[in-house]
Amino acid sequence: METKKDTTEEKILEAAKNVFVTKGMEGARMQEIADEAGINKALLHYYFRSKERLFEAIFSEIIKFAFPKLTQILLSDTGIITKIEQVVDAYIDLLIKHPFIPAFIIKELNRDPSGLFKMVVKFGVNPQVVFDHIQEAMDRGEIIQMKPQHLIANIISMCIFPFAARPIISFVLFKDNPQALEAFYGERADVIKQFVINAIVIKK
Amino acid sequence: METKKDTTEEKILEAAKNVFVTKGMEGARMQEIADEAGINKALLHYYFRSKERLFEAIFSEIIKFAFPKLTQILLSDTGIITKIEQVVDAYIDLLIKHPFIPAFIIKELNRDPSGLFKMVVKFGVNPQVVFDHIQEAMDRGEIIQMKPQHLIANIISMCIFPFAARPIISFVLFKDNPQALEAFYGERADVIKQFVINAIVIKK
DNA sequence: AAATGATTTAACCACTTAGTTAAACCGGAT
DNA sequence: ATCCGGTTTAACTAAGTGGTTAAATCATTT
Repeated sequence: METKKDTTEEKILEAAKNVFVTKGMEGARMQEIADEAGINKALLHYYFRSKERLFEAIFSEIIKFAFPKLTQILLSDTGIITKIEQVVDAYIDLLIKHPFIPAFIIKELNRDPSGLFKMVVKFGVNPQVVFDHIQEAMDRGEIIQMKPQHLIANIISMCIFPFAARPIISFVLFKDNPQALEAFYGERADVIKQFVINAIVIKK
Repeated sequence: METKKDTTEEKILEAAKNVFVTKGMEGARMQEIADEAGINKALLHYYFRSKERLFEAIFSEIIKFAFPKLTQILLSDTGIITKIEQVVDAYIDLLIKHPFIPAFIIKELNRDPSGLFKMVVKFGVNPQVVFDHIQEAMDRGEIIQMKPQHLIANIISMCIFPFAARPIISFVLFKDNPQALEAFYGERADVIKQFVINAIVIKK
């Protein structure tokens, strides 16, 4: 690969992502990040003055990732059911590729909720238009009536929680059998979509 | 109240629970625990030799809490739907009273998954009998066919995740309006029960 | 060859943390 | 009165942390 970027800064960011995501802000050690990046601590501070700055860089990158093309999907002019299916597919796909993100975000956001402000605002996520869109589908009789927030919470919960609670799911539900666990995650998208549709679609 | 136990050990445990649950094992400081218990650090170590021991004590207490009368409910001889309703009610009731438990468990279990072993085993939670029970209800045609693990994951996810992700729910779905948030959590049990029943019950 | 920026080395500082220690204190039981 | 376990005080250790510094080295460019 010629396009492979081997610059030191990228090695640092990659290493920092690994360490921060698995250990969290408090558990991460600058020395460990330096080691994992194959450099020394002095150079690490030479690039990112402080642990805080480095963490900010990683955190915003992760958050950017956690809100995928959501707005894009939600603002398209397809029906509500199609949108739900697309959101579930997009989320599960993302989470299978980056299964440690949910636990990381939950951990850091409960430690310091203020970080949410800046990020969400920066991405211009406007939940109200989503609420309205769901409400209209309810008023047209396509789906059952319920607070849009509950519907959203249900869908997002079923997508994210099994990844955040991976150790529990693995041990309690699958006796730490990795094949069974992988299969489980592979089936999640279809299961969730079917489950939600059964729950809310009004058959005519 | 005469029965109020004011023993120093209990004050320590109470203080430690507060600090550990909000700050986590790594973020918690022995000094802060001592302060919150109204004693000094020396006495704290006099009762619990090390931070590790104190944490173990709290962690097992919390885990004990997180598996409520689950087995009790699950092994009763009521129908599957009744059981699901009781489980959801029990869980949401518990979580409203102790909303910080989910984030705490997710944090610590991802930090050190080995802690799960001892606890779950100690409680003799045997998921297989639950799987079998669900499977029988499916075979009798009461509910739709799906892997019991997915059904369990769906229910538990909808119960727990909104508490674990409280800051996100609060900010994104309710603009940090505390009344709206409290109302939301108060409605969860009924919403989840209705949602699950719609999703899986086969109408005759 | 000289200059420049990236990188290493290794020592160092300031600070925090868990945990220890020794002495004194205090209140109730003997 | 004395004994004794719980408790305080206050100082301390030992280890780790983030961060800094100064000098040396190395690779490339000029």
